[in-house]
Amino acid sequence: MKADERKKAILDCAKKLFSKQGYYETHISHIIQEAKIARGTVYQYFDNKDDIFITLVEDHYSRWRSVVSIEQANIDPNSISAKAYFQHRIRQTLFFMAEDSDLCNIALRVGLGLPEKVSMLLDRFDKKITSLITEDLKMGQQFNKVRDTLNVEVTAVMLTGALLRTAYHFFVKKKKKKGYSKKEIEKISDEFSDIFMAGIFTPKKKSTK
Amino acid sequence: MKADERKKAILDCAKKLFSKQGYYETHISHIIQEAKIARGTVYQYFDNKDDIFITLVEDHYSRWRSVVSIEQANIDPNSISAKAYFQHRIRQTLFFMAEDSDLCNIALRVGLGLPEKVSMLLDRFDKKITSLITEDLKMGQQFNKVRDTLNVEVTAVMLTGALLRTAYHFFVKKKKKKGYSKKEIEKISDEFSDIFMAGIFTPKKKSTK
Amino acid sequence: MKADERKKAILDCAKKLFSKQGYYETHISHIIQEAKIARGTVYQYFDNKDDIFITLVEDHYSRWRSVVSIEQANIDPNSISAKAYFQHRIRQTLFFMAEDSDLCNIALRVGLGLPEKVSMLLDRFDKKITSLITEDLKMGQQFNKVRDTLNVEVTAVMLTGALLRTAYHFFVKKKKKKGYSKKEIEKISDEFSDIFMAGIFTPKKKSTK
Amino acid sequence: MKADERKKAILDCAKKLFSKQGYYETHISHIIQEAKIARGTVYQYFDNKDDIFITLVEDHYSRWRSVVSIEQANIDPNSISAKAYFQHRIRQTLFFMAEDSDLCNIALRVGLGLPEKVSMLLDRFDKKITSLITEDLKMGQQFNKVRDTLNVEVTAVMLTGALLRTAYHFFVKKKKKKGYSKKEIEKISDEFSDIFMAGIFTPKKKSTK
DNA sequence: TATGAATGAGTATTCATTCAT
DNA sequence: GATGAATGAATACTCATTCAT
Repeated sequence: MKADERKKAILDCAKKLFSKQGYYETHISHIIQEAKIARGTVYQYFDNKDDIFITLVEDHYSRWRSVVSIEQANIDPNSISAKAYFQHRIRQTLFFMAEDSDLCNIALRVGLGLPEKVSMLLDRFDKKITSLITEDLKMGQQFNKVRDTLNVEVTAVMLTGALLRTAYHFFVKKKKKKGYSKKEIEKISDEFSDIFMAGIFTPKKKSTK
Repeated sequence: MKADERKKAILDCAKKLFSKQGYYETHISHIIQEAKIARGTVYQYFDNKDDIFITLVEDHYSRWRSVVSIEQANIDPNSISAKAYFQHRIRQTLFFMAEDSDLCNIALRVGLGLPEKVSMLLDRFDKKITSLITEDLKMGQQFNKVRDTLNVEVTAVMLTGALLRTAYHFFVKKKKKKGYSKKEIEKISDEFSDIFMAGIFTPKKKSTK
Repeated sequence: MKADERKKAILDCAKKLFSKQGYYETHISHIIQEAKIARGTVYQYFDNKDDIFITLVEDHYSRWRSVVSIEQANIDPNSISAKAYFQHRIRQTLFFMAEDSDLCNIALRVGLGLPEKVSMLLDRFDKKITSLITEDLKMGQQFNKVRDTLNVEVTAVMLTGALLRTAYHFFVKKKKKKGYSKKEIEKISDEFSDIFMAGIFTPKKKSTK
Repeated sequence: MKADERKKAILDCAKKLFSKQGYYETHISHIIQEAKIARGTVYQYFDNKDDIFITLVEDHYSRWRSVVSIEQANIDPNSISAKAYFQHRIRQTLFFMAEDSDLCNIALRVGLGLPEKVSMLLDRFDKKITSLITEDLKMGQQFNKVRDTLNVEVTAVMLTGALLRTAYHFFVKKKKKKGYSKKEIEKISDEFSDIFMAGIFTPKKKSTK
């Protein structure tokens, strides 16, 4: 199927470019250069630039859906422990994303085509958060306040992601006209802290007290 | 100071627009319309569009730095428990972000000016992750496998953020030429799971008191 | 003859489309869709788009020539009255045009593929002229200044056509560098009026018989 | 008013070009070259190419409306003979069109931007009609069947215009599904002939017989 | 200093034509 | 002959930036 191959070739090149340069900084001329085809050929397979991008993401989305589906994995949710189930989900998702880092990058919308200068500036912010957390964790380990077995790198990255998204969720998406009160923010903060501090699962009975 | 006021007015309008429409979909004409000034005036205070954006983010960054700085808070790291210290950090960060949701949005780069259609499509992906996690957590609570006291909303949001960023960190930023092996991904997954499952801190020695 | 049939099929489809949408808004893709043939096939029978259009018009022209030719009609110009001769010409021409309205439309170049919006705007102009004339003629009939037997519709249409073409002939085709003087235009106007007046208006009573 | 002057300059250049080359063959680049302005300047004054064209025609239309309006000429329709009234209308219209031959050309849609080759071909058709009529008229004059005082040129042009538009009116605009019957076309033809004959031909010398 | 008209490089998209199969 | 995928020149329109007033 020559036609399908062509379409796939265009998608592959576009994916790579969208991931590297973002939506806006990726021009049709880049795609045709990368795919070594003529300008008009792109429009034989796609309606426009959006169509390429959308096809890419829709495809990614539908593949992801089938991957995370527990049924697909032939797992009986009753015969599996909560922790094992949680682990399964996390693994499946990470396996999926590891497989196609370009689409992962696109789906994460991290610096989607900002001008280089601007993009780097924004990165600094994230990096700084992560590095502050890293320092804190290491210090915590030195003083035996953070468990030695903890993988500092993973934790710092996770905390950064969790923190930023929590902020985004409440302060951007669920933004209140009058803003959040000190109380409310403290409540969110404490719940955030609790989860990391105590973990998610019901503590084994043993001796709670 | 008339000049400073002008500059601030431009920044304020730009911030609002950049947050709402993103970098690319925010045009100089939008900014001058919002700020009720002439086209040329913008260039009296800023070199170009990038300069406005950068000023905005740099300012945000430096304010954030001073906020999270432990020194500023007059806290002695020795006289404070690890948990309290962690809580303090989280609170400070969330307080800071709650204060300026526009800049929070910009700094998070969530949908930075993608065309509406495209932006919505990408949102679907995140929402689906969060909603799947939410369902799982609720089910876990029903079966008494997830602790009742857990705030499901916050947890789902945090997990989504943590998961996406972990994927991004390893599979995009620290991307390996040959990709990650099954073993490596499992290791990352397990560390991720561990943190949420067990929490971050050294378990109290059975009988704390 | 398979080949001739194909060629005719292409011409027929093209004619219909050129008439409906005009030259520019009729694309090769429309023609092949209508004719249910492949893109390349068109170029087996015609050099290019122009060639199709030209073939169409040339054919129309040569058919028209034979129709209006008095010889063809076996009419002896000496044995026929001037009026009958005139009538014959008019009839022949109208019969010919009635037979192929698509080509009639193309040959008249009325809105040859202008964008819909633009085309409608231009139509308004013609329509207004015709409707003004119609009103005048009806009023004239009420006041018994225009003969009752006059077909107002035909007259209005004819006058519009005659007027516009006269203007075009003198002011566009035979345009003078310095323009036409008031005198000259009045002369043209009067000759125009003369021709119609004697035919349109109620003959002075005097001796009708 | 500098801005108005610019707008007018663009309109003037566009008018000239639209008239000469038609809508489709007139490109923005031609207009800016003619007006000696930058590409973007056009879009400061007009939304797009259509807008220029439409502005031109609308303006023409409204000016024409005021010119043909009898009220504007301070003419009392009651105190004027039907013939004088008719003459006035014709004169006003021709004066108006003589004044702006470019707009006249555009409004008449004669070859609106067809490729040169195609345009000339279509012209041949019109010209042939006019020349056939001219010949007939001259022959008629020789045989004393057409009055000597008749201006052959004006008459031929008028007849061509009247004929083409009559054909267009009935066979294109008022096209019937089943086509016009022989009878119907003869009726239209006869009405057409009637109008012209009474005005064109030498009146019978009272007693013909 | 403020203005806003003018600028023109840059971009997506179209569509007649070609040519290998 | 027939096909239809590939081509790429051509075109309208955008928008950050400049500069004369």
